[in-house]
Amino acid sequence: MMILDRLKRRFVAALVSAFEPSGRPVESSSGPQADSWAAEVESYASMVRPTADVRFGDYQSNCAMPLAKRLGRSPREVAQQLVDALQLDDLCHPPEIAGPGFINLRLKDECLAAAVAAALADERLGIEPVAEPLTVLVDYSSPNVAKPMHVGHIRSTVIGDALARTFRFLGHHVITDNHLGDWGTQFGMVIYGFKHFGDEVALSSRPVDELSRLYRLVNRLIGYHAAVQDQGAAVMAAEAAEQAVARAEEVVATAADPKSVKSAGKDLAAATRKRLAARQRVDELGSTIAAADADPIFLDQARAHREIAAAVLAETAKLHEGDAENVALWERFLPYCRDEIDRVYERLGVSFDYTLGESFYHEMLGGVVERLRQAGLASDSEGAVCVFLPGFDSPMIVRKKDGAYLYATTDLATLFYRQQEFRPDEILYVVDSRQGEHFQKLFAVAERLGFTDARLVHVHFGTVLGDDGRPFKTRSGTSVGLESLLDEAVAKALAVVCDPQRGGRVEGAMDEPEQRQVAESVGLGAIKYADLAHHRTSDYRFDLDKMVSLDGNTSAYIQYAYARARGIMLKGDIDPDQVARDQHPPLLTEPAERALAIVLLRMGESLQQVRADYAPNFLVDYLYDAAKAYAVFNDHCPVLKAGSVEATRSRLVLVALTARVLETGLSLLGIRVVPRM
RNA sequence: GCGCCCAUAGCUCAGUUGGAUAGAGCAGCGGACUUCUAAUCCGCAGGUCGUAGGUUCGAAUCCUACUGGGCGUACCA
Repeated sequence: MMILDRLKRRFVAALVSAFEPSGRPVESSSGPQADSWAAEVESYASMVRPTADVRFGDYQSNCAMPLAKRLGRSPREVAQQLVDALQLDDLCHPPEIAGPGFINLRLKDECLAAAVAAALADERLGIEPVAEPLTVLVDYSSPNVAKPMHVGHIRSTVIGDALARTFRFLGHHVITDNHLGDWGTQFGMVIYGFKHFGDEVALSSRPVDELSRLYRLVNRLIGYHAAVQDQGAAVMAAEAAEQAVARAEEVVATAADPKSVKSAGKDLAAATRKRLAARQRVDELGSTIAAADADPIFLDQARAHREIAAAVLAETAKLHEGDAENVALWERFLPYCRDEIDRVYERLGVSFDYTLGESFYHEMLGGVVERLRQAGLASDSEGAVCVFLPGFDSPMIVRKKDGAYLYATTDLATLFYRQQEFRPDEILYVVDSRQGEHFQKLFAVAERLGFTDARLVHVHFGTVLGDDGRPFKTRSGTSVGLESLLDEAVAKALAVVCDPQRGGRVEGAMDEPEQRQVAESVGLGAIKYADLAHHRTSDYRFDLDKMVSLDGNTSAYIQYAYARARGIMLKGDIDPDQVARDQHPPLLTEPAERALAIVLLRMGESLQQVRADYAPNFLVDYLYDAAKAYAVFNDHCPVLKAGSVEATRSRLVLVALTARVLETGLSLLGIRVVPRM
């Protein structure tokens, strides 16, 4: 069992024996009061945590202060009583009480050494599976398949994959489902595009490129017409903003008392910001139109397809109604799209138990609307079928006035299906924060329909930003293709691998296939690691150079630590499995040895944090700590040249466990290791 | 207007149900390669945790107001 859990268990025992009122009648011990005391004990016991500072020992308990308040006694007195009741002799040195009532614990070296040996011998590194496994359905990645994958798909794919792997490792029954956008408006776009601009030959020879060309062309045409239509209003808005600034300036100039000066200044700042936004909008539309004007072929196409936006929606509606031609086209296009994304997933090492896209639920959508009507939730409004919910300004629209369904409808159908098919205890939607309101509505409707068995969680994440702090886009304003990004990262990693400056470091030259393999693992690892290293809810700046720079907190640092550990075992012709089987407790005489040992025993703690917050960055932080501890150990403690057989044997245990911990941890993040780099 | 998220070192970010002197990386400065891999290590410097109140023995963390930013807000997903 993990050390922290063992400590907590001892605290439970001590709390019960030291503080439970003894005179209480037996029959009340199963009543609500006893339950609440039991819950309190759990809560107090859980206040054991790693110390912030090594001077305070290895772990500390902070429960004496709140407990003292609860009992109306002095914290240090309560702490003393708790310490007297604690049975920790086998694990720790005598606890010390410090400050207002902190209880500091220092683990005995023998205990650490035994735990290290046991962890190394254990398939699961001493991390027990959860006592009560849950069925957890993870919905992630979910790209729209008619267009190329772009940088925006990284987060859902990488975070979802890491969560699924981690929860599975913890012993939960995990079901992964890629809810593809394979039935939406983007297919209407491609269908319209193919009917009017399609190239049969290109579709046969390079289907993915052709579909992508059609998507981009139709998208551009729609954007152009929208720009033309919006330009007048945008210019007027910009003029209005201009006047507002002028008025605000006047108010500032004539403001008399300090209070109105301040408020006028605020108004002016706000007006100036609005003016900037309005000008940018005009510029944007202007450059869209200017680009079209400079492109006579495009302009002809645009003139010939003035109603393209409506026509695309009509094609989509026809597809949904079962129009033979459109369905045939969809059936023809879809496999190409699937091949395309499968190639990316294979490269990323991501796989799914199910890939049930939106099209899978199409037949059920009418039933969903009917069910909502019968439940009295849905009503007609402005030609659409809507669910109005208290607390929301806008309704959840489940059927458009043209008869087409929306993703709200599909998401409800998906929820019904999953409930019936998988009986999950938890469903995680690893989706962009911007869809927060959609999920709030979805969950509210689910609750009103009586779907309360599964815990529904929107595992939201922030936006990937460029170095200008705005959503990551190319200079021309389109989103950055995912594959070119991966290629770029791998190329940068390859440059380092092949760097002649460090050619002599690795024993035995790498041949080209090995170099490429290392670069692939390091390059892809860099992108995944950088994403997972940030807390999922924050936006982060995508900086490829930093990710692949290989300095500091990067995947390469962890991978390198692993490779060094492997290198030692390789050099010494050591079989790691044999080291594990020996179950030899290491000597922990050097500070670097002890520090490494204790961090190696803490991976389970980080996994529990990942689980509690659905946040893989806790595991990333942990692995970085572990790799740092190993780097220090590596510098201070020679292994093969330790000077004695005993010392070498002892340190090999730490080296072998380091390699296992880093490899396992990285694998839970979906990052591969290489034996040398 | 309403709703959600955010504000921590020059930059990018962590900070575990409120805990001891707020951490890391990068950038900067100074050291360590006849080495089990220097893709490394050691040291120095850098902070009124947006502002003002409140709750508490204790607040970056919880509450309120304010300031500044991002996103969403009726038929895209």
